[in-house]
Amino acid sequence: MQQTFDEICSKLAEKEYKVTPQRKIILKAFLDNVDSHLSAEDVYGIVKIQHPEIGLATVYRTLELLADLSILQKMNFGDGRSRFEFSETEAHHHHHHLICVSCGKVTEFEDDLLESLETAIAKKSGFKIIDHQLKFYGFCGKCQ
Amino acid sequence: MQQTFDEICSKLAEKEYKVTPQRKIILKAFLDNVDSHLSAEDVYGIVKIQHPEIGLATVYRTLELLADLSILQKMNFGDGRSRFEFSETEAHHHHHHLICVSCGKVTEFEDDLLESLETAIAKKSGFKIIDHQLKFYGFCGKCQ
DNA sequence: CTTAGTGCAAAACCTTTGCAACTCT
DNA sequence: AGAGTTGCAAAGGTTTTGCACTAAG
Repeated sequence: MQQTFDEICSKLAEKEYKVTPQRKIILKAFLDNVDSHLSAEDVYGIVKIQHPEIGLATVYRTLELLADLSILQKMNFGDGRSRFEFSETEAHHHHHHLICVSCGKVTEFEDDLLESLETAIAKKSGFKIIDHQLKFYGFCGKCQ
Repeated sequence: MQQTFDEICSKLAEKEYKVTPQRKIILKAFLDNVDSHLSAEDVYGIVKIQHPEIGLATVYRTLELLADLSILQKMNFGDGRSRFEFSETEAHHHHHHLICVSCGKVTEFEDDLLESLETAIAKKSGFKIIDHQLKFYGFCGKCQ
């Protein structure tokens, strides 16, 4: 994943954003937890262990920046805070979320299978669709 | 829509919830705005005009109650507050949301077309799916 | 150097809660 | 009458902001 890290740093530099240690640290926290859906507080908790001087506001500002750049995607799973994951729009590597209404666990489903629906909707609605987000609610294996 | 109003009132009464004037007023506000996606504050603004004595907390509590009873569905469109619309789970009358990333407008797309995908995912994942929610992000006609 | 970025604390929001008063059933 | 409901105000939790200081380019 080192490759991706450098790529993202370059992306920041290209757009005249400064590549600060704090931004690197926060980005690294995400790369170390690719399959989690971290909230700002989660990230803060992770980075504080090794870098206790980082402020929560910096975490919020960095996450917002990375989301603006479409590097991260802000999500909402109904627990009252925003959660972030790597945006996979460009990579066309979409996945869906399965949210257990009993225990709250969020798992991912790795197929997309929505391309034809997307073009159909785009044609009918006049929207130029650039992304989608599909959540399923139900009971996970444990909770059934 | 009068019919639906009475139906919902009966549903409340059946479950031993009291059919108070406040609950009726809030429900009516929703029936008068079926195609909006009202936030608690939106509802509060609407009902306060004719019933200034209603408290915001009552609005929140009523919306939560109606969502618990699956009469309303709590949604999130990324603007920092919850929004509600009539739940159409039981009627199998699903629709998707098209969210314009430029102007924020939310429109609805009335076909579901997701049944086969849902059963496929249920089979593969072991989840017992009871509902889904699909959002498309893009540019609306005006903003393109 | 210069301007963007940081840390801290305070403020701003949205939402929930405690409690006394009230009112459906 | 009695349990559930309300309104108000206060508290809670998340996110944003102001500001002096710091550091990346």
